[in-house]
Amino acid sequence: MRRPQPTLKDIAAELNLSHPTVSRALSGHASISAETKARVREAADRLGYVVNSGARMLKRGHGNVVGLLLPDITNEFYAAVAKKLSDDCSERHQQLILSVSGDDADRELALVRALLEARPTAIVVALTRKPHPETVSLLNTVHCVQFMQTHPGLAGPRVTVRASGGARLAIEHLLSLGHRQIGFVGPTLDYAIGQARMEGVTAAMKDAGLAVDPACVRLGPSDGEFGFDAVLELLALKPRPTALYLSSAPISVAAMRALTREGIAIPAQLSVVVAGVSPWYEAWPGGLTSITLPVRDLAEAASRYVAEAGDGEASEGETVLSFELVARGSTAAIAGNDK
Amino acid sequence: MRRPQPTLKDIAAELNLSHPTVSRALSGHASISAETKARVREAADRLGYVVNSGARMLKRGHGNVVGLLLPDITNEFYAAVAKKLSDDCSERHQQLILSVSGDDADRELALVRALLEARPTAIVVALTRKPHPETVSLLNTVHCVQFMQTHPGLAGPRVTVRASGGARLAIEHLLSLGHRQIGFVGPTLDYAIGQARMEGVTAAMKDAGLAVDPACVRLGPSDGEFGFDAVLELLALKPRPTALYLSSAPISVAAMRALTREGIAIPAQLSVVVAGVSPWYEAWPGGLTSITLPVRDLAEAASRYVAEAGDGEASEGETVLSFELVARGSTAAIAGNDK
DNA sequence: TTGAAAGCGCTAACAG
DNA sequence: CTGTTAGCGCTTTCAA
Repeated sequence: MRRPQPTLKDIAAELNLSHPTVSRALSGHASISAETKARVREAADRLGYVVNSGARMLKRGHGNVVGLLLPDITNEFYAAVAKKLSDDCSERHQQLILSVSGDDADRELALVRALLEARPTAIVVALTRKPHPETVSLLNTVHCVQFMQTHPGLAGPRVTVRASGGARLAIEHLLSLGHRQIGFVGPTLDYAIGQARMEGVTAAMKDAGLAVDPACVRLGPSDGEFGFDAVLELLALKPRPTALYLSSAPISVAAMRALTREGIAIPAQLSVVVAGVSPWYEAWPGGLTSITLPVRDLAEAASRYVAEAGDGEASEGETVLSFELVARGSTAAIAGNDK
Repeated sequence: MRRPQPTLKDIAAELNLSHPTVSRALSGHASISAETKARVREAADRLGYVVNSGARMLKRGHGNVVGLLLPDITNEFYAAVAKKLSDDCSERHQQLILSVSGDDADRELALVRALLEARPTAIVVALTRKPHPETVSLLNTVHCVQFMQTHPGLAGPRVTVRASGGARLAIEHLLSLGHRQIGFVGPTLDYAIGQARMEGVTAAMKDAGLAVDPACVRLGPSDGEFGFDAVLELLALKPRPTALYLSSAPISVAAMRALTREGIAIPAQLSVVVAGVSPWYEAWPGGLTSITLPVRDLAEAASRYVAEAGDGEASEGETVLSFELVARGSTAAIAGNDK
């Protein structure tokens, strides 16, 4: 136990064959007698033989591997993507290497470099805000599927969402319920997605003949701490917003925590639109109205591009999907103010 | 772009050096002039050189890779583990290969086999209920860290929880609040962890001089559909349970969805203890009392064993951690029945 | 149907 | 300080 794995030569020696013959037998080559194949298979199973992917890769020139680089595997959205990709990879007998950047550009560069060592057939990457130029040029040497975030200098297929669309849906929904003082907590403008979202908010307000009150807007890192504080700040505003649009998943959880702590009744005192795909949105008392990404479709699109890359087709497609609004119980017409 | 990656020889040719010299320069070998090192480094960066991990592995005899085999990356608990492991791996300049078994033994075998192709320094695996014997014998050929689930035939370090402990904590908590009719929804006895948990429930009841009412127990797969139906069944019972202990995360979400749909007031009509580590437990109105795993500690223990395996220390340790009860607002003394 | 030989990219041992 | 040589395990010619 724990001794070096057997090699083709070990099997060959066992059976008085040459190792190429063993190799061919195991890969089902036509010109090997059925009897030899059976003997080889038996010996391989008995000895616990498993091919050495490194050696195979050296011959083939590329690894049988897909890289996945995400900012946060703890985020349910990314977890769902990882699941789909992992499933599809194992169907194609490929390996999935998972790297988590934590939204740090330095780390991202190191991870991309490491990923490239495995000579992946493709890399699916959700870039950080401001990737290093070297990260981009390294990624340009492989089939790279850009996920959510895109970079102008990066070639290859892209899977994105109409980023402003979600914001527009949320704001229009709240406006239609009579809300005017709408708080918005979202990611910074450093992200392309943050910019687009802010634009969506502004545009939706403008279409209704309204301007965005800067005091009602809180932009920052897409994490819990920021979201919690931002919501408390918005609650302290006078007049207090009658509705909140929370535009990322971590911010949404943190915000609900803040609202619970402050004892705010939802939707009686405050309407709330959250973001993301958590099963908790449906479980929440009354349900939480949410702007959700079509996770399944996004993951499928990415996976499809990965498969194409494996086939050698250097696809350059772009898949753009749309957010959806799922109206649940956390949004209601503004109280005592029928419009 | 997208042409084959440069090799050591390419760099060597570029600089009129031999490729071993280039190799030594890049790995910071002592006996290489500072000037040569600089020239090599420059050329390597310029050409976008990245070592070929397959070739390196062939020399070293093992891959610089850690395998992680989980039943479900979508589960926040496992996601947290994956995150920790991914972080630690990248610090050690190792790769993390993620495989998701979906709790299917056939798939698990295929994935283990595939994982072994990369000659990992260690594999962290949360086994399925009934792994194939071949899976176990394959895993015995590498450093294997058993996570949560253990198998008697598998050597190597183990990281587990006192499985009955969580159940005991939950039941004792509910008993102390005066509840007697306690519903229990948990994983089947096929899992070692399911058995231990059932034992914990029984033992805690027995200590209080009570017997478990079989009608109040629902065991099944640890997924949403089952949890949802099980809770509805328990609610239909007469007399209806006054408290519920939900012993897995997916079951917990589904149960809360069912309770929300039925309009049950918590904790007024029903006390509830959920399981897992979701940030939503704190965000939930009033908070959800939960039995949580010490995720961080579990992940750290696993990661430590992985590091030891990398150092060649064939550790055989066992880390057993305990569940914790976090009392929040979803459990209360039984209504109109002060004891 | 099988064997012999070569080479993928890298590192380590040994010369110079 | 640097070059030469060899070999890791595998697949793929080519030859028998």
